[in-house]
Amino acid sequence: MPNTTLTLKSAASEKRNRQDYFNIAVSVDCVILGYENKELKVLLIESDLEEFNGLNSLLGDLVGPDEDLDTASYRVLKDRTGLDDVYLEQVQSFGNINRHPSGRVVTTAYYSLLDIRNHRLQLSHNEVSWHTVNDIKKLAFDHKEILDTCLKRLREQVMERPIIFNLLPSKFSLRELQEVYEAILGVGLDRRNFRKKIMLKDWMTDLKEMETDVPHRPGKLYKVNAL
Amino acid sequence: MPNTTLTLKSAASEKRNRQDYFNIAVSVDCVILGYENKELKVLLIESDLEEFNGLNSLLGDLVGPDEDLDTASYRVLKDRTGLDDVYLEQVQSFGNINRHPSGRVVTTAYYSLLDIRNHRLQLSHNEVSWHTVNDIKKLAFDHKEILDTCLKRLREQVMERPIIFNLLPSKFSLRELQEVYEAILGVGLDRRNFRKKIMLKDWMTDLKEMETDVPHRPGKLYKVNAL
DNA sequence: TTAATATTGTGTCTTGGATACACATTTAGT
DNA sequence: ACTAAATGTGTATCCAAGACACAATATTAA
Repeated sequence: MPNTTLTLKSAASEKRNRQDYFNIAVSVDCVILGYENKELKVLLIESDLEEFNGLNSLLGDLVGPDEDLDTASYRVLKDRTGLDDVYLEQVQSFGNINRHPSGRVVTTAYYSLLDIRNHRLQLSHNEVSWHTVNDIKKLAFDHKEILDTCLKRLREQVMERPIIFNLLPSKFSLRELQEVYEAILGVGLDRRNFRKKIMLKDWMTDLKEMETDVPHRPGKLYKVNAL
Repeated sequence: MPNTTLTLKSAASEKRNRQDYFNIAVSVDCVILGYENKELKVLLIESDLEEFNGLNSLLGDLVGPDEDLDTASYRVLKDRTGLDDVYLEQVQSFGNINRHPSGRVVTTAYYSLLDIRNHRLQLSHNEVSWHTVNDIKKLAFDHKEILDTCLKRLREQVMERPIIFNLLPSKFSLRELQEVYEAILGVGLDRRNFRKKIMLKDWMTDLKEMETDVPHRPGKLYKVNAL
């Protein structure tokens, strides 16, 4: 890093020296979401801090000096899931003074959407596991607040932009798609109205294939357009 | 700060020592917006870095070790405008490696809305001044990108939540309100439809007073509900 | 005082999206 | 062949959005 002084001026900066300002660590935390068994799930790891004995936390890491924030969260995702082509979006930063018991850490939260079924294997070698979002009462640090904030953002965006398809396999039926929406939004949806509305958005293409291995009349399969 | 080691585990963190991680500074930048003369304006200061000779930048400062992010942006606002009861909202963080020429600085952007007419005086003692948002082509650092991101967020939120009233005096006419919407959204609005839509939201109360000093038929004055 | 100017305040029609709602069809399983 | 389970489809109603015109009110200037 260059030796140039930082030249922002304020009452606060005049009173403090350079070391004070570089005494804050920067991290990213990823709310990695998947869908399985009609439930929205999030990838968590058991916290290894005594302060949070037994509690789970989101997956995150400190940001290295040569990493962008986005690069750091992609790295976390890659390390934890083996995936590098996953949807990832910055949500908000959390910087309360006492949010980390080991020191001052400002974190930037991302949410990520992936298809659990494609990636179950890569997780088996560590302590990371999927948890049903609705069952989560408490997490380490301020991670419950981060989770809730990310879920709120996801709910706001899920009808606006074609992001939900990241949670599904490349071929899916309208029933599966509707179930994912219902899991995220926490409401039941009318099937006919749902189909009308979703078709209007021009997000999907009819694959002219049918479901197999369902114990009932099979539905048509679709794929997302130009994800 | 306690001496406890940070215990996040990853390929990256194992290779680096503690000092590396605390070699990133954290700042906030405020997009302070006002409305005057049918134009949206933003408060800027001339950059004092040689690299950005002549360019303006947003108002920001490094975050102190004992400050929350929100606290730091309130401080910036208070220092620059003298105000401490201003609407302020976090938008997004920007952390590209080379965004600050003097070192690694991750910044969190906020936007703020205030009534220019109430607060013009406090600015006169420093190099800070108002600039028409639409005229801004280039700013120091990545501040143009930050400005654009904040404006986008503002446009998304302005019909959803009653925040626009922060830009107006406590008594205002529907014409003034519509003009602010038009300035923010960059479009003309039909007067009758606008009134119907805004009245439906139940954000305002009729003060039973009339405009004065207008060279035409005066309109009714309103105030915002429970801001 | 009168006329010109500028802006307020108001209602209807049309269109499109959101919602409520029911039945015949198709496949697998027995 | 019968049952179970889910697919695929259309209409009527409600509500919000958008297009659109005219009379009333205050100021200003002649």
